[in-house]
Amino acid sequence: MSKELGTRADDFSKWYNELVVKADLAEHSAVKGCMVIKPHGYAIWEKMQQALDTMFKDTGHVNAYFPLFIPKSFFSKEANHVEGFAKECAVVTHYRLKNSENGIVVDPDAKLEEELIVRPTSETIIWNTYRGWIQSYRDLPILVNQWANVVRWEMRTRLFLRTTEFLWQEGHTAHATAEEAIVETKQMLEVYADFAENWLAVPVLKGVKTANERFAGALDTYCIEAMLQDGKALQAGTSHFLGQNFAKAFDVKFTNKEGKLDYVWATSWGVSTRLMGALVMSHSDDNGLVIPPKLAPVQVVIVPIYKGVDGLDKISEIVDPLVKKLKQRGISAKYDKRDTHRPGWKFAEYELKGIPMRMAIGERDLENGTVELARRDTLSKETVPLENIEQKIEELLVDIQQNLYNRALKRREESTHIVNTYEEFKQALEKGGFVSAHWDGTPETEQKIKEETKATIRCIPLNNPQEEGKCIYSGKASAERVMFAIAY
RNA sequence: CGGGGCGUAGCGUAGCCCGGUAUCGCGCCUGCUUUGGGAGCAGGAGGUCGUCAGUUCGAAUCUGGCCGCCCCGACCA
Repeated sequence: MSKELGTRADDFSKWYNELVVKADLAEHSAVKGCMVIKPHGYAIWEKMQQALDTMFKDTGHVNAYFPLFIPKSFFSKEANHVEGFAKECAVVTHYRLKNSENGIVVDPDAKLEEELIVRPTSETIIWNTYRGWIQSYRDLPILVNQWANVVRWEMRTRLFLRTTEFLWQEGHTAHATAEEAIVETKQMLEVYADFAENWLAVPVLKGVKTANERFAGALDTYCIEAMLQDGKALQAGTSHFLGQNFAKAFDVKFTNKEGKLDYVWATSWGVSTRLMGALVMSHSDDNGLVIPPKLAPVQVVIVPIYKGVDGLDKISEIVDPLVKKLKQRGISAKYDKRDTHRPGWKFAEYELKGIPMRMAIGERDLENGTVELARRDTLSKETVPLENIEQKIEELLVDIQQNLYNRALKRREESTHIVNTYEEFKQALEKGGFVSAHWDGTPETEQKIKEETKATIRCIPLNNPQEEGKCIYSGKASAERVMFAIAY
C-alpha cells in the first residue's frame, strides 16, 4: 500500500522521516528547512502547550509577547551571546519591494538604517525591555513566559528535530538574588522533567551542561536529556542561570532593601517543537505513530461495523450516548461513522496516526452485548462486555500511558553503560545509548573525545554520586562520572 | 560549504543510455456489489515532463545555464 513504512531496524532515520510525513504530523514546505505542521501534528503540540502552560501558571508565571525583530546592535551587547548565535541569524535589511524589468526586486532605496535580526532567542530584546520595568526590589521577581516562533539558520535540518523556524516557549525571569534565580532555574528544570515523564512518557536525565555545551551567555545550563530508540540522546529542554550577564549588558539595575544599586539576576528556559521529535522517536513502532494518551488529540476512536443504514443506526443508538459518557470522564472519543471508508481502512489509518485506543462495534457485538477494544501500544485486542465500558477504557488509557513510560525507561536502562577505559567507552558507543564514564573536567579532553568518537557529554547528572576514578581519556583524577552519548 | 540523489497527473514511479508527444500503482470521479484489518468489478477524468536557452523536421529523452528540494558530512536547541 502507499502508506507502508520502512522499519526502524532497516533505516531508523528514513523510518522517522517517512513516519512524520505519512502520519500527517508535518511535511516539508516550499521553503528550505521549514516545515508545515499539519493539523494532526499541531493538535499534539497544542496538547503539550496546554499542559506546559498550566504548569508555568501554577508556578507563578505569566505570558507576554515580545517582537520577532531585534535591532542588530542589541546582539553585540553580550559578548558570549553574540558569538553563540552570530552564525545562524536571519537578517532583515530592507522594507520594500518594487517592480522592475526583472520582476519583483528589493528596492535599494528602502534599506533599513539598522538591520533587524529575526530572533533566534529573545534575551536581548527582553532585557532591553526589562530595564524599563525594574527600579526596585519591589518590582521583582518578574516571571514571564512567551510562546513564540524563532529562527536559527541551521546548515542541516530535520523535521521537528531541527528546523530553520521552530515553535517554542521561552521563559525569562528576573530576580533580586542569585540564590532566587538558581532556585527558579532548577524549579523549571523539574517542571520540564515532570512534563517529559508524566505527559510525554519519556524518561529523562536531569543534569548540568559542561562549559562546551552551555548556552551562550549563561553561567549554568541545566537540561533534560532523553534517550531515543536508536540509541541517540536528545536534549529535550534547557533551563539557564544567566547570572547578571544580561543585566550588565542592558544595564538593568535595581535598588535593593539596603538602598544599594545592584544588577538583576536572570534565568531563561525553553522547550520547543523538538519535543514532537522526541515523542515520535521514543514510542512509535514499525506500524506507525504511538501517542501517549495524555497528549493524543483523540484518545479513543470508535469504529462501527455494519451493513446498511439501519445497521449503522442501531450501533449509533449505543455509541452516541457512550461518547457523551466518555466526555464526562474527560476522555476524548471520536465516533468515525463515515461511510466513505471501510472498517479495515479506518483500523489501519488510526493505527498509523497513533490513536491510543480503538473500539470496534458490530452486529455480533450488539447481539452479545460486547465490543472489541484494541490498544495501540501493544497492538492487542480483546472482546469485552459493553456494560461499564467507559470505566474499562479509562483504566486502559492510564495503563497505556504508564506502559509507554515503563517501556521507554526499561530501554534507557538497558542502553546505559558504565565503562572505565577508553576502549570500553568506544565499544559501548557502538551499541548506542548513554555511557557513564570518568572525565577529567577539562574542555580539551571533552573536545578530543568528541572529535574521535562523535560522543559529547550530555550532562553531569544532578545528585551525581561522588566517586574517585580516572578520566577514561587522560587518566587524570576524576571525582565523578559524567554521561556521554552521541546526540541529535 | 563539500559529497550524493531527485524534479514526469494529488502522491509514488517507468521511460532518458538508443529522440517520434508519456507507463504503471495508489488516490480521485460515476455506477453496481460490498463493510469484523487498507474491498471487487466496470467505466471515466486528470500532464505547458522544474525552468530558460541551444541542437534537430521533431526533445521528457541530447547539450549548456539557472532554480528548487531531499539525503550524507562539518555547526547547533
